[in-house]
Amino acid sequence: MGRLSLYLRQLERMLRDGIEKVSSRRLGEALGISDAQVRKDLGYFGHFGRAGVGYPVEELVKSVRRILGTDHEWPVALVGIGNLGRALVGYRGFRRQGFQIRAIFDLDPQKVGQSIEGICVEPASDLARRVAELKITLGIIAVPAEAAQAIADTLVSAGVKGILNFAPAPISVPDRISLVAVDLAIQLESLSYQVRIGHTDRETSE
Amino acid sequence: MGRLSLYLRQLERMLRDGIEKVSSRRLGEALGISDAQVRKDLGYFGHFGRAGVGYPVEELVKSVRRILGTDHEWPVALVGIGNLGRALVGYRGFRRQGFQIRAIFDLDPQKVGQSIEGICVEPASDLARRVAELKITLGIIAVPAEAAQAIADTLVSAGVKGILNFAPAPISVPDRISLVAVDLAIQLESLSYQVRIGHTDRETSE
DNA sequence: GGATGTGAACGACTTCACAGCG
DNA sequence: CGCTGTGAAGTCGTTCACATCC
Repeated sequence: MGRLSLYLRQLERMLRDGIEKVSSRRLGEALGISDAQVRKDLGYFGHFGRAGVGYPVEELVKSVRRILGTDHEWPVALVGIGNLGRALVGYRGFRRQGFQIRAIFDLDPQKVGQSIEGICVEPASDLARRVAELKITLGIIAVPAEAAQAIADTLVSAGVKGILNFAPAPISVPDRISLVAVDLAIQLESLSYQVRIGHTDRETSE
Repeated sequence: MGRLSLYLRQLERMLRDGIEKVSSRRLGEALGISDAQVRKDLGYFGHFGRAGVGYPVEELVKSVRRILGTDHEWPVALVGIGNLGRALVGYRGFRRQGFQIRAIFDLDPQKVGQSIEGICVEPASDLARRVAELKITLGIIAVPAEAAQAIADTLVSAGVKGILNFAPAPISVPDRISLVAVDLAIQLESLSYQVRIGHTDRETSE
């Protein structure tokens, strides 16, 4: 559930601000979500709150991290070091949530050997071997649309468990592999649609 | 509806491949969507198909573009020219769908004056004036979390109709303004959650 | 009183199934 | 016969409302 990540983000903010307990109402308000929704979402995973008091922020952060799987490190491989790839490597949010980019690959021999944030770019031909070697579990695809499916196949055969696809093309993977696709152009289209319709339902991609 | 953009993407691909007509079944198959769903989605906006034949690809592309609002140009302003901002400027998908980045702004005086893909970076202090001048209707926020709300407020007061927010912080805007938020870290969290659960529902962020 | 957790009511979205057209 | 368009049925997610607990 995408909302859990939003809760976690907000709870971490509250923790930094020294807030010790929070009600479903206040947590929801900060995110534009109803209090009932917040309680249902959290209630699904266990009993974290105390009636009349609310939820203990620090404890809840730990619980939500455990639910989301960000209570431990995830070794990640990035494939494709164009502009978007670079942005992803530099993105602090990944590291903060335990996602460590351990290897970078590119199809272009010109880019191989470059060092990005201290990580050496390796040739895509080594992808399968290296992913297995480094026990990498998640792969991020940031290559052009044409290459996306081939890279996905390689990542799967190398043993990753999940793929985050930024290429603007649908890729298919076996059922046992998790897949999240983010198409940036679609986000803008969705925005232009909303503007045209005037009908503003708030969306978060979670 | 996010799926419309997916249909458009696939239909454009078919058009390039010279396919002239398509059934709801085949369009859906390419995207992992049921045929009934495709018919419902398209049927909501009009009668585009012919029973026994299918949908005319070229005509349908035009219709969907009109529905999504990508049948005309959208002047866009980008605020924040870090790694992500650069990736967005270089992203071909935007231009292809009619989104033209007409101005780039940054808070950092060091970055002002640089030229990115032929566009000169302007100071954020000029944002309000320039957005109105250039009749810009959409704004993309790619600044750090702390600055996001202030930039959003400025964009709104300058008259944009929609905002695409890449900053990892929830921002609030008046009801009449459309808002789409994309938090990259949340996508990875959603992936790690799926991997942990083993439960793979396919997600597309439109 | 203030807040949680949760069944029950509600609504939105999806799939089913089929009449009807080409 | 193939395929669309669409009511009807079904499913999933959200909101309501309240018993319960601090």
